[in-house]
Amino acid sequence: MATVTLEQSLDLYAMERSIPNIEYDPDQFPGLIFRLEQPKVTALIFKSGKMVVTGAKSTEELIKAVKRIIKTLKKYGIKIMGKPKIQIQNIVASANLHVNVNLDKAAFLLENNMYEPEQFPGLIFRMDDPRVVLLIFSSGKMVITGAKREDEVSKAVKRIFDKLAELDCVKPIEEEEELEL
Amino acid sequence: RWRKWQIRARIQSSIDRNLAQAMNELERIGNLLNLPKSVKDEAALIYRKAVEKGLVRGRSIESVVAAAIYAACRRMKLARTLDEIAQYTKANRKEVARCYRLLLRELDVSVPVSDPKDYVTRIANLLGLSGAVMKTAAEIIDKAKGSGLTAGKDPAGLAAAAIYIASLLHDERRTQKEIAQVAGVTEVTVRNRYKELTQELKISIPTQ
DNA sequence: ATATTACTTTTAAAAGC
DNA sequence: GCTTTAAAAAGTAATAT
Repeated sequence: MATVTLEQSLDLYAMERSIPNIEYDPDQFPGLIFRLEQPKVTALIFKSGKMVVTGAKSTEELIKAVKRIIKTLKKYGIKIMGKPKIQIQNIVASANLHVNVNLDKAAFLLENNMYEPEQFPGLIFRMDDPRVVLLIFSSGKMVITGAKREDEVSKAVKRIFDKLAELDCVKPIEEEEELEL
Repeated sequence: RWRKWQIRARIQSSIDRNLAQAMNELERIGNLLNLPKSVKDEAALIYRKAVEKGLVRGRSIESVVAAAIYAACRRMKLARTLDEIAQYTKANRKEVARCYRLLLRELDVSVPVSDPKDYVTRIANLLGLSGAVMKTAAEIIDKAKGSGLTAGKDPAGLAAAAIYIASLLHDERRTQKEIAQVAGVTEVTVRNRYKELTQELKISIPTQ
């Protein structure tokens, strides 16, 4: 997820009238919703000229999407000056440790965690360095969120794997199906 | 310093007023849930800590009381779902859950991961099942834990399925519907857990 | 009775209520 | 705090067939 800053104000009403497939209901939300099909992302565009772009799978995809969004705006007669400033605010990733995790044991031994199976099946671990939040599942699969750089994600995965192994919370998976690509 | 004393006294009185109201709520909800005095006392202790840390500001006393009750039940190993507690408040489960997470993060109250066996006891009692059924269900839960079948699963659903299996083995059959209802889960969940437990633990149910 | 679809959790930002 | 957007994980719930 990233924010994009265009150093200018935008007339959302004019955009709503001229651009097709746009959602804009200021009573419901101050941003205009723009969905791009290729790359598939969604942008929330505000009258300040700032936008929020979600759904991009990589930095390259994000940059391409922002260029296309601006190209589309221009195509419909919206004047855009200067180049957009793109800032990645949050990276959400998933990973697979390929081991089973003993969540009961991990919940007891890890420090900043919350494991409430009646509420959610994953153990929520707040890591200090890098500062990310991990949702760890017994299957060994996980979600990493809160990172601003890609290297924080890989560092977090390595750290949690080492920590879980060190605490003896991992067990090899018996039934290995595994892909044959 | 008069000023300092005055401010302190004012804060204390506001805490006192908040506590007085909270204790009434705690008594009301606690009685509706038939909670033993020990659990209500524990909840009161947790709530007092919360007020003293100023965690109730901007939140309804009722939902924080409900969250404290839930935390107390967990600590005392009394099986109660968040929904059962939230139903007696104007707040919904989501709001009470939010307060509960706040208590866990901000207070030094450690809450153990809930044990499906605590739900086994409660479900068996509510359905009037024998101690033998209860014992077998608890054994099934232990085996399930050993086989890693419980991680991430709702303890109430696991307990419901274990009770269902045990009731069949002891010829004290209860329907999945009856069990699901008192456990606070759906029949589909009982059925899914039942299938997994019987298959993975190789439990054969005498066909009748 | 099973198959979809939808919601639970986490994260971040935008402008305004 | 709320509103809106997206995405993944695995479990459960609600609704459809």
